[in-house]
Amino acid sequence: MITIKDVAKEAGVSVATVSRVLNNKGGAKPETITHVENVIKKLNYKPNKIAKSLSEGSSNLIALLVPTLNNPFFPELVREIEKVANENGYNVYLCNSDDDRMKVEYYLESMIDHYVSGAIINSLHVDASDLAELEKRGIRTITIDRANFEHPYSAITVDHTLGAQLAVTHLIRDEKCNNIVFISGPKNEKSAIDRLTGFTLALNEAGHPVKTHICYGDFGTASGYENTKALIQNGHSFDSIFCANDAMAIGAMRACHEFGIKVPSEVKIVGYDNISLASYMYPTLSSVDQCKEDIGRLAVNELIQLIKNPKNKQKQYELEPKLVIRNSSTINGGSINE
Amino acid sequence: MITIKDVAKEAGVSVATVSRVLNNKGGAKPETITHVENVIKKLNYKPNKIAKSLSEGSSNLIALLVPTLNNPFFPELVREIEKVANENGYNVYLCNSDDDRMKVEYYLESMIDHYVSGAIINSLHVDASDLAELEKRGIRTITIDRANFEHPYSAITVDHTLGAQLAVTHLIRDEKCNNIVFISGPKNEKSAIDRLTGFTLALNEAGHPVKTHICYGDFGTASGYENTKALIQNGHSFDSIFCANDAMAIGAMRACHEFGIKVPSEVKIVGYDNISLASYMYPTLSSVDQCKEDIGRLAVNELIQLIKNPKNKQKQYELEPKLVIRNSSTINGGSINE
DNA sequence: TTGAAAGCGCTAACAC
DNA sequence: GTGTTAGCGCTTTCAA
Repeated sequence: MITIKDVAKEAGVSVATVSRVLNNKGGAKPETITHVENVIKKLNYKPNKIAKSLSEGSSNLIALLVPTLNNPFFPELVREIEKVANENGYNVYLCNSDDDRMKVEYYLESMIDHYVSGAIINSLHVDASDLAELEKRGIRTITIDRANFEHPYSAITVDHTLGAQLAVTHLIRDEKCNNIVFISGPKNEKSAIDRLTGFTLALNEAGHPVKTHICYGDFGTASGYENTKALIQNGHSFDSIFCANDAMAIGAMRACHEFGIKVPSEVKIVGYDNISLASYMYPTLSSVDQCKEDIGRLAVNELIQLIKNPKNKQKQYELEPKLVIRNSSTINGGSINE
Repeated sequence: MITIKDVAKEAGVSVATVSRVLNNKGGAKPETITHVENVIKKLNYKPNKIAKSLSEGSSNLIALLVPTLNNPFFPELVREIEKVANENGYNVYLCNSDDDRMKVEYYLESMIDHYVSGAIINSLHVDASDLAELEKRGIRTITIDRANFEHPYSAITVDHTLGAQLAVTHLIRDEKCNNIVFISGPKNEKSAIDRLTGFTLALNEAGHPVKTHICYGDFGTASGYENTKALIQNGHSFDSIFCANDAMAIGAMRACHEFGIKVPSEVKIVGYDNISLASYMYPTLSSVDQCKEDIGRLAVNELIQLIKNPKNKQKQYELEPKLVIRNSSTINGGSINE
C-alpha cells in the first residue's frame, strides 16, 4: 500500500503539502501543486478513505435503510439514490431491515459504528427517538415516506391522500366502478391511513353511493393474492380493486386470473408505486407513480446539504403522485390485452 | 462521542485492557472483564469501527458487486448474501455497477479505500487482472457466475449447460416443441455460451430435427420484449421460447400477449432464474432455478473461510440448477391460466 | 509557501 | 494481568 508519506518523500515535500494539494486547500505554489500531482499520478496513489474519515471525524458513507428488497419499488429507489450519491462523492451503505425491528436496531448501531455522515430512512420500525439518537451522534437523517410518526427532522413524503384519491376517482368516474375493494397496507401505517382518507374523499366526491370493502395486506405479493382469493372464495362480489402497492396488485391480479375473472372487463385493478414491471404485466398494470427519481434525488441532495451545513434547518417536503392509466383498469385501451 | 479512553478512565484501567475485553482477547481477570463490561454498558460505549479498521488494516465489510438491481434476481441474491453475512458479523457493502465498466472501476477502488476484507463479484466487466489487484491488496475474492474468463481464485458457477438442457429437453420431449427460439444473453458471456451448448445438446438428444432461432438480449425485460416483437413482426413462426433469464421471459410473454399469441397453447415459454414473481405471472412462468439461497450461503461462507484463513486454497464450486415447470410451458397445468 | 507535530480512536507489541 | 506506547494514514493547527 502506498501512502501519503511515500508521495511526500518522492516529491521531496512534507505530507502536509501533499494533503493540501490533495484537498485543494490552496496555499501552495502552482509549481509545487503540479509537481505533487505528477508524483501522485506516477505512483498511482489513492488516499485511504478510512484514515481520512477517522481524521476528519466523518465518512463519505450515507446509510440507506429500506424495509425490504422483495418489493421491486425499493431496488429501483436504491438505484436512484446510489446514483445521485455517487455523483456527489458519497457511497451508499445499504441496510435492508426486512421489516424487522431487530435488524433495524442492528443497522442503526452499525451506522454509528461506521461513522456514516447521514442516513436516509424508510422503515416502519424507526421512531422519533431513534432519529434523535442518530442526530445526537452527528448523523443527519432524512425519512422517506412510511414514517407513521411526527418528528422534527427532514422528511420527504408523497401525498398519499391525493394518490389514493386519483386512483379511486379514476375507477369511479372514468370506469363507472361502484363496488371497490381497497387492499391497504398495514393498519398502523401512516400511508395506509392517508390512502384511506383519499379513498373516502374520492367516494364522497362521487355524488352517489359506492360499495366498498377494505382489507389489509403487508405490501407483499402474497398478501395481495391471499386477500383477493379469500374475497372471491367467500363470494364477495366487486368490480374493482385498488391496492396500496404494485406487488399486492400483482398478487390480486393473479388471484383473479386463477378464478377466471377477467381483468379489466370484470374487475379493474389499480396499484401504487409504478414499478417498472407494471408495464409488462398482463394486462399492463395501472398504477400511482410516486416519482422514485424525484424522491431519490431530493433525499440525497437534502441530506448532503444537512451534512455540509450542520446549521441548516430541516425541511419537510411533500411530493405529488401521478396516476398512470394502463390496461388493468380501462377497457378502452385493453382490447389486445384481455 | 465516547471513546475507549473514557471507558478506561471510568473503569480505572488502561485502554489496552478495555481493548482486550472488547475483543475477547483473554489475559484479563474475570472480575476486570465484568467490571469493564459494566462500564461499557453504563456509558453506552460503541467502539469506532473506522478506527478499528485503520488500526487493524481491515474491516468487517464484504463488498458485493452486482451488475444491476433491475433484474429481480439480484435483489433476491443480495438479500440472501446480506443475511448470511450478518449472521457471521459482517456487513455488506453493496456495489451496483449497472453493468458499466466505469462504475466497476469506481467500486473496485472504493473497495480498497474502505478496507473491505473480501469481495463477492458478479460482473461481466471484471477480469482476472482486477481480481489479482484486489487479492494483491489483501482483499479475498469470490466470483459468482457471469464470469467469462479463467482465474485462479474462488468461484461459484451454476451448470448452465445443464440448466439450458433441462429447459429445452422439457420443451422438446414433454411439450413436443419443434420450433424453438432461444433468447440468449450477451454473446461474449460464458453463461450465454454454456447455455447455447446445453441448447445444442438437448437438440441432439431429441433424435429428430428441431427448428431453432437464436437471438441476443441483454438480460433486461425490454430486450426480451423487443426481440420477440421483432420476430413476430417479421413473420417468424415458432412454438416456444427459451429465455436466458426471467426478466427477458417476462418481456417475451408480454410481446406474445400484445399480438394475441396464446401462452402456452400457441407458444411455450421458459425462463431462467426462478425469480419470486415467476409464480405470479400470467401464465405462471416456468423457469430454471439457480438456487440463489445456495449460491448466497456458499459464497459468504467460502469468503469468510478465505478471510479468516489466508492460507486456505481457493475452491471452485459448480451448482446444479433445477427446472421448475409452471403454466407458461405446459398445457396440462394451464387450463385456468390461459 | 511550507514543514513539524499533534491527534482522530483503536490495536498490539513490549514491558512490568 | 495490566499498562505504556508506537503506530494505522490522514488532516490541521502552529511556527517558521
